[in-house]
Amino acid sequence: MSAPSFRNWQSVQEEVRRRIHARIWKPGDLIPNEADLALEFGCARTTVNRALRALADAGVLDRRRKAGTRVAAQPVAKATLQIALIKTEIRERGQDYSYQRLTRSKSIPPAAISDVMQTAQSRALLHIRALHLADDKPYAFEDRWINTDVVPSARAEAFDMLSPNEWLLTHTPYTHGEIAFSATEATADEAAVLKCAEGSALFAIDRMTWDGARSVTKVRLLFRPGHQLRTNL
Amino acid sequence: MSAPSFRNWQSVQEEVRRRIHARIWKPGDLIPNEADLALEFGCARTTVNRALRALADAGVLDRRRKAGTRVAAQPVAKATLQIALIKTEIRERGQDYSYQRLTRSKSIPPAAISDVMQTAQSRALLHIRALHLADDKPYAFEDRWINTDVVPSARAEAFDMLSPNEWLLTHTPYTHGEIAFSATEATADEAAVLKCAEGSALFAIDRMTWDGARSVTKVRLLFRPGHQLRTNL
DNA sequence: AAGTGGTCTAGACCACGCG
DNA sequence: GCGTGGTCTAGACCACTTA
Repeated sequence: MSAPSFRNWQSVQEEVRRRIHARIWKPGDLIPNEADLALEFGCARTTVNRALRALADAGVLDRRRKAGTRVAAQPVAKATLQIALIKTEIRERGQDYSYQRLTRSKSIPPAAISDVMQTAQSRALLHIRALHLADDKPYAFEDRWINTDVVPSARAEAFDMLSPNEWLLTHTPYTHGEIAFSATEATADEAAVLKCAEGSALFAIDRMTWDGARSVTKVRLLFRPGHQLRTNL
Repeated sequence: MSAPSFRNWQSVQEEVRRRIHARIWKPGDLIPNEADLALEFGCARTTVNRALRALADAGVLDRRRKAGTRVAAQPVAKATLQIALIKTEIRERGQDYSYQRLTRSKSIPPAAISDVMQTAQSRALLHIRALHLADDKPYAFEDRWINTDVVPSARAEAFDMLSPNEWLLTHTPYTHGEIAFSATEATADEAAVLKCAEGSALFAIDRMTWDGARSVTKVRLLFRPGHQLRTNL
């Protein structure tokens, strides 16, 4: 039972996971280097590297040149959330999706918006408020600002049939963005739109995307009470 | 300007990103295969593969054998959340961290807990309620159940100095887990502990981990009003 | 200074899944 | 069937970091 021989990187990864789980290699421990493991496992170093790199990406290992590879002392739980289109999200739950545009206007945003989007305070942005429904019941309220200097083609869009959520995804490239999750109490307006009690705890997603140094869009999504965002570890 | 020659996978990745951003390759388009790109870029196919694989992982490309590689029609936003220790989280904000155990008992959980943890209804679990503080102000309330059949050594822990959050991370291996984010209204108890108004909107994280088929622990973390979980896209 | 991971290469074989 | 991505190999050089 000396050399079981591991022929692919997944099996090497499994073996390393097994040893960590079995406490053969404990949190904080230095494990053998790639060359030694390759020898032991009977495969090329490249294969070991692939396996260890994947484990490092997953937060299970800490790797540093010269210092070697250690079992992570504090395995950071990395939850990867798939932020899909709301339409897709609802349909995957087996529910009917529908959409209502509430308002559309070109207007000067409040300072809180122009500040974070870093647009001139006097600059008008496209403001859309819309509702996403599941089985004809309010599911999420979308409140969005679009920088038409960056996305001029949005000026021609009514967004009465297609949500900005969806239109922007296929029409607007962005380089980076931020996303934040929080809980907020429903204002009277929001409660009316979502048909819930004023002051209800709502799950909120705030997202802002950039194209280089220019902000493309900022959106706040408010979900009906009880909404959960789930994922696996 | 015909053959700039790309010498590493990052530069290949950048070039592909550039072409997508510049709409040379549009959403849904089929892009050349690896061999052709390797030829064009003047590097080995392995290098192109590495770059394209990374982009597929990031959700920018869709790859299928024989079908080839396409620019993702709906670039799924993948937000990777780093769920660190609360202690670490607070200290990284430059605040003082402190901890208070509120209660510790071995007790029969409500059906809602034994159901999701798949433990026998009559089985007592270790129940800990604790508070995490930032600069001596309530930051998060931890309500945790531990399956002592799976983690017998937890029986000897008082959890009066070290939070279960931290202790479990280094003492208990798990194979997989689930995590859910939601918003909830503070009950009278929760409001008292967090020193906020009853009915406040609280950000909640529910996490459950498993070791194979057996549940290890289930925890609910309730954060003080205004808490945000942020990440980049 | 030296050891470790990071990466590139050229070539090869394989497995999946369209047509 | 066969084209495409997925992966392995052996060897090489490099870059970072720590001792």
